Amino acid sequence: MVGTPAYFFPPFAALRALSLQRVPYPMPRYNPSQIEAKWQAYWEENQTFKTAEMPEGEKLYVLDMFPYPSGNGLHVGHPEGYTATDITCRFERMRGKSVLHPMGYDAFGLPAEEHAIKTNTPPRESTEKNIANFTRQLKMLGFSYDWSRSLATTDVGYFKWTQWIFLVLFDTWFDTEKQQGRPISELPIPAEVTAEGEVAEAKYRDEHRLAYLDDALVNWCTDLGTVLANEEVIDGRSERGNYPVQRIPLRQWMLRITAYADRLEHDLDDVNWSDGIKKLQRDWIGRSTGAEVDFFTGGAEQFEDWKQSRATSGFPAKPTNDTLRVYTTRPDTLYGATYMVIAPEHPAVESLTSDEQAAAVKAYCEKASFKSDRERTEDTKSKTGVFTGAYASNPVNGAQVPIWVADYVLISYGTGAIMAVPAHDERDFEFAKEYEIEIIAVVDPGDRKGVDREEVLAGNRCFHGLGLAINSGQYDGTPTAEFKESIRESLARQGLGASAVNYKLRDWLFSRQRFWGEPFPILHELDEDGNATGVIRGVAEEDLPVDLPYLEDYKPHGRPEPPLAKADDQWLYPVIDGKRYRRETNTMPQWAGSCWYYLRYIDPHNEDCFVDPAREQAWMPVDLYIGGAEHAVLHLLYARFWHKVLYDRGHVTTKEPFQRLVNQGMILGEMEFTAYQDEMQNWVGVNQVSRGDDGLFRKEDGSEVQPVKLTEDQVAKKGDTFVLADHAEVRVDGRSFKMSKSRGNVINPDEIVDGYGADSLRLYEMFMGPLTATKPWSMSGVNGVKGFLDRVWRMIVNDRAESLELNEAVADVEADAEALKVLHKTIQAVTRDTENLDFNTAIARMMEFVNYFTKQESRPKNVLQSFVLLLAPYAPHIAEELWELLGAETTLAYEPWPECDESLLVESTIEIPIQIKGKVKSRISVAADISKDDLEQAARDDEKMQQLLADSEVIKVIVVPGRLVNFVIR
RNA sequence: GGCCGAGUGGCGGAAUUGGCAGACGCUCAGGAUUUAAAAUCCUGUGUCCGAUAGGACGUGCGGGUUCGAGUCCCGCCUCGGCUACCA
Repeated sequence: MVGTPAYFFPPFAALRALSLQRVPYPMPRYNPSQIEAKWQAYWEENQTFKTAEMPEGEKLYVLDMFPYPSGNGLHVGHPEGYTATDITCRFERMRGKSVLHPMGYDAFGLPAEEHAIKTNTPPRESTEKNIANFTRQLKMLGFSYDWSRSLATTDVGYFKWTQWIFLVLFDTWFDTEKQQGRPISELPIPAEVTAEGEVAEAKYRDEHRLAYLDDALVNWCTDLGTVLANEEVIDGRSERGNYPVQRIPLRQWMLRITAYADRLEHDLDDVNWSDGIKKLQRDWIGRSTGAEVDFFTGGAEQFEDWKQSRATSGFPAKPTNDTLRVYTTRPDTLYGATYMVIAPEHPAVESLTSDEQAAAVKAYCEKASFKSDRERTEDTKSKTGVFTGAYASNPVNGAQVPIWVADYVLISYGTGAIMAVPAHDERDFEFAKEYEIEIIAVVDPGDRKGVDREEVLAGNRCFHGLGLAINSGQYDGTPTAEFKESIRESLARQGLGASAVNYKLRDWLFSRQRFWGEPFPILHELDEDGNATGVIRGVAEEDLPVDLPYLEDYKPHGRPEPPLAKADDQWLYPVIDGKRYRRETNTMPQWAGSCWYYLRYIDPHNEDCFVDPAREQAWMPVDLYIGGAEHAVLHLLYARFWHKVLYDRGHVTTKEPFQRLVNQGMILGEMEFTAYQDEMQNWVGVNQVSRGDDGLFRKEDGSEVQPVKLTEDQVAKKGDTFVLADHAEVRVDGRSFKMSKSRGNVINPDEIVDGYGADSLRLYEMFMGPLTATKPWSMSGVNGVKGFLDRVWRMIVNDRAESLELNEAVADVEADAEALKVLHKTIQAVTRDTENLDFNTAIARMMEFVNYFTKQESRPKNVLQSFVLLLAPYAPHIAEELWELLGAETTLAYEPWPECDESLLVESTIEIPIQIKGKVKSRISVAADISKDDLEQAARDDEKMQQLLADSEVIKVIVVPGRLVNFVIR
């Protein structure tokens, strides 16, 4: 494959074209398919990118977000981030760093399971097929991964350690005082629990583990007979079949991520991520401070007694039966609470509801159970609710406030109950308006812009800002902030309330009723009758992994129980020390495997340990992590959480896993122009058309119109809009859309590589624009960079020769000063831009280099060699080929990166613009190191300036040496 | 509704700290080469006025700061992404 003959066998089509020419022999033109295959084989044979176990010298860990190996293969979005990291890695290897750059697959997940159900084949089969295809595609792009470290989350040898980490979570409790996860054996157990015996102690421990069982709501679809993942539920109906989905409580594994909420938020300060992503994470964690307050529900006449008893007993840790506990961030508005709301799932619903209201409340709650949290919030316009018939006493003044059930209050946040202050909360205001509940203003906004004070005070408008207290008894006139403090103290003193912190972040629902995921390494103890005793234990480390059982049938069985429950008895009922157990049959969510894969890459084949401690210490943290913004919140938060637990338990040495994070932008489809036509084929402008809920396009009068795709030459630009070229009054919609199968604008990397080569694809994706920007695809842009590589080739290769040989202009000569200046300017710019991930401008600089040297009759060989090294990270295949042609015998992957000699860049004379009132009027050439005064004088002496300044009075002169001269005239 | 990001030629985009707007590429036009085409090479390509020289305008819109604003400040508009009653 290697050697000259390759160039005599261009592809068949090219050969046929050539035969039509009178040229008697094929010429050595740039042929990506041949040189790319050649160098990929070379790298593989020579293990060019195999990374040493331990770094030698400075280390660099560069990580890509690993893909889910779908059946569709790679999308052009994947190579964007992967090329960026590859350039960085190749660049830094040449700068002498020890680079770790691995790749793997996030291979558990729904599509494989769906495929399995449909075809009744094991999901492992299709997964392995897809992985093979992804690997082929990634290799075809020439990425410098150390493939010997590749892994898939579905590898038994990998998920053994995912299970092991789960057991670490299971074995850990969170010490709030120390803000640290500690071994469960160190959990202090209260004396009263100990007194109840061992079972009570075990239960107490289980309640404090970071991995614990709890009843949580799942999406149960009766018609499909299965539990669905959130992403399979759309608008409260199943994605498949469009059946209703109900939320039912089911015993679920939860991970106590909320315990780490503060640290997850705080430690964001220490990482180099964009402010946008940090903010997304902070908002997701959603820390808020306020107070929990108890409202007495035992009747107005008992209220004073209750208050008395609270004054002595203090605020109980758990609310008693005769109280309703709420969480509020605005305890200062307590006097304005005119009703209360509890969530439909609140445990007190039944006990609070009066007989008259029972039927209405029951019906309401049932209806609510069919809606997801998301769906409940969808029809934001009107709020619904139903009165329970009960009242509570406002702790500050004993006022009787009605208690309602409404689904705008969520059971999963705070206490699942609120005090409603319609005057100062938009949602409560809306609800109060709907049900004609009293609105009492208790915050005086004062006179401020955009607030109608009178309306607020009259209860006709809601105001949620800060102000001075009114209608609040002794507190009248107190500023909001101060009021908050003092009432919190007062409530605490009286045992009526306590300061509280809440998070939007919920504990992580970690189990799925699915087959294609990691089994939990958990056993449930059974009694003699085969019933669960409630005692659970982890599988012993030496018994890991718990592999997935073989299942004959993957179809749902109609009970809300996971598919693994259909496994045979041998798998399902292990016996240990004579005791019979039932295995946990839930599986872990897809997120699990991606929570720690970056650690396994460091030591992927270790069978004794999830990662060797010395290697972990040497390689961590990840220095650069690049991936899509769709993982900005969940994946990164989950992975950080696991990492912190591992840190607390001494298994890793860094607090944060990912030091620097960069999100690549989305690649959109090619620009599309659309206009519309009515049934008479008359053109209708885009500004007259709207898209209905049914997806059809209509004119304002309701008549339907058809979208018509236009070609570029049918369209003209008029002002800042597009119009039809021959009907300038018809406006055309010109935009790029997300790539999607249904739109038919998906670009397949295989086809680009076939037509232009991997180097062109890599280069184009980097040349499109800034890495982080959203940018539209353009086929002619791909062709453009291919043209650049063609010019690079011809700059060095004589493509008119009979065989592969250097261009006659390439000579073993000393470069002149100008050639050196061009080279070193290029080195400087490409180095700086590559460091900053400004790949698009680095490529532009290389194009300038080629434009210059293509015109030169004499091209010094050593200058071209340096250039080829600069090109190598971007277009490694052509670079290797040219490097070889220029005389090298081995890969350039570890050649030292060219150094910029700044002394060669010094200009002796520079051109300085001369402005009058900020507008450039002339230019002069001066010595680069000219003094300020001399520069001004030179500007005044300029012939053109003399004319222009002749009749005017110069009132000021701005002179910036090396930059410009600006005359301010009257 | 909230948050984040972005608006620069026909298109993608460039422009260290406020200092020559439009680098580089695409597209298009003209030319060279060719029997012809493709490929290649050369020239031009923001808008308007002008035969040319040259001039005026110009970074979404309206204001402001400055000798000087694509860049900074205030107020809007449009587009994209994320998010969705968190008390």
